[in-house]
Amino acid sequence: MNVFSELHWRGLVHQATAENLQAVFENDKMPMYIGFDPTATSLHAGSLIPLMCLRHFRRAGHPIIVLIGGATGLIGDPSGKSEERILETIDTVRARGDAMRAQIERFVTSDGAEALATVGPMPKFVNNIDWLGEFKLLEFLRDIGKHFSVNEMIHKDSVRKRFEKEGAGISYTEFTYMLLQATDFLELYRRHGCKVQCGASDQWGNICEGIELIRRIDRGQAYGLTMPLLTNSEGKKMGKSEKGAIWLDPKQTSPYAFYQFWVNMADADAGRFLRWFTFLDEPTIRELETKIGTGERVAQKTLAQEITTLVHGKQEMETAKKASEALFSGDIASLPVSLLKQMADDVPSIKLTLQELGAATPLVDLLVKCGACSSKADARRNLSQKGIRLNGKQPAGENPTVSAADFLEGEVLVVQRGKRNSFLVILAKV
RNA sequence: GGAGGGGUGGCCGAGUGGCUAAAGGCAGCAGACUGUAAAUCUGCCGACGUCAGUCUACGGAGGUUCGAAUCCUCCCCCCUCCA
Repeated sequence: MNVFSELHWRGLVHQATAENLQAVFENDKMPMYIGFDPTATSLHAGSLIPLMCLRHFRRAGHPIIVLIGGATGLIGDPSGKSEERILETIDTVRARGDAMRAQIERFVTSDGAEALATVGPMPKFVNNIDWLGEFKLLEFLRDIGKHFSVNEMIHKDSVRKRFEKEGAGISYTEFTYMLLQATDFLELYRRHGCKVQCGASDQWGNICEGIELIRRIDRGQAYGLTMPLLTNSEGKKMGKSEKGAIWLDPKQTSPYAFYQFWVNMADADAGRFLRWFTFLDEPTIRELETKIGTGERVAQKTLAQEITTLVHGKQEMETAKKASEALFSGDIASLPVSLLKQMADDVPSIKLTLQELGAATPLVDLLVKCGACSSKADARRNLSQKGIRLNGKQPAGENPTVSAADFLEGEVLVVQRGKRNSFLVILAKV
């Protein structure tokens, strides 16, 4: 099976520039590229779609090129953005670019759930600041700009939306973005024989411009493919800009939180995400889908395990899995304290000394301190609504207090707000 | 340049002198039911506070009034129509 059919059955193909891409890929393991603009220090859940795409191409034997948008990140892509963006400094963009590169490199070269090391050539990393940064304005206008019709450009979705939205508009800077991305494609075509560009669905316009440019200047044939946006079954964007973005950086979203995100996936989304974010084959996924709704959450748990392994590695996944099983076991008091202590890196936690705890710390204070509640008033609210549990049990009394005796083996207290928010308080032995 | 409409809590959106910390919806948080799901139901939902109360809030700055999101003045921003 070639990469197109693979992506296709997984539902990862949104649009393609040619009907016969399948046949094209069958005969030519042409290099492909995906660009990432450094808009943040970390990628997020939505970025997993292009990342998976890279791996699929690699598995299929295509050389893959990852482009870091060190230059384009300085300009800002209007695609999918309803408003003009604020320019970032060069230093910021460079730092983000470096961080992203490291993250992507890890993702596309690590073994994850399936061995990759032996498959396909190692990915190439390029940064478009290397060529876009060299361009002289007049040269750019004469060599590149001349091939673009403003008449056509203003009809592109990304631009038109800005025109149509009242109070928005678009600057000359962002208007130029698509030319830059098209130049990237041309450059990679020339340097590396790169003939395919993939991207999220909002990249369709930019990708097409690149293909056009290659055709016009070099009389070459290139292809493009876009992937769906990460949305849930209600059509809402997921993983970013929503509350609690899911980052791939373990410092921003712990492997435990990451794992939990997938375990909590709605039934309606589970099957689709198994196709998107795992390398499991079709029969296996179909089998898992039959179990959706039976109560065991097998599909979601498999999804969580696969994708966490891919992003954070096997070991982190195992820890997250164990922590999940422990915290949702319902019988926290009987868990080994050593296990709970191990979870401190993954689950939000604080350390207290005996002095700091005192003989009887008001629970409300502790709830604020460990991060479970945002203020004392919030803590009382949660308490009165029976939302708080200590080591699995609801605290009793009007104004509960906490002392060393409440800690498991005098060391660990598991504080939970609702079913899904757990916090650890660890009592330091002195 | 002329005429009109508008800027309200995370978002949408009522409210035109006290009963308004401000209807309603969405989002969010918790509880029940379940499967750590969805749907549904219940409670909470400006901040801080042992629920008393205090503070901050209806574009900005002043003013009228015992009292203003609501009235007046000036300013800023947005929209529509005309030129």
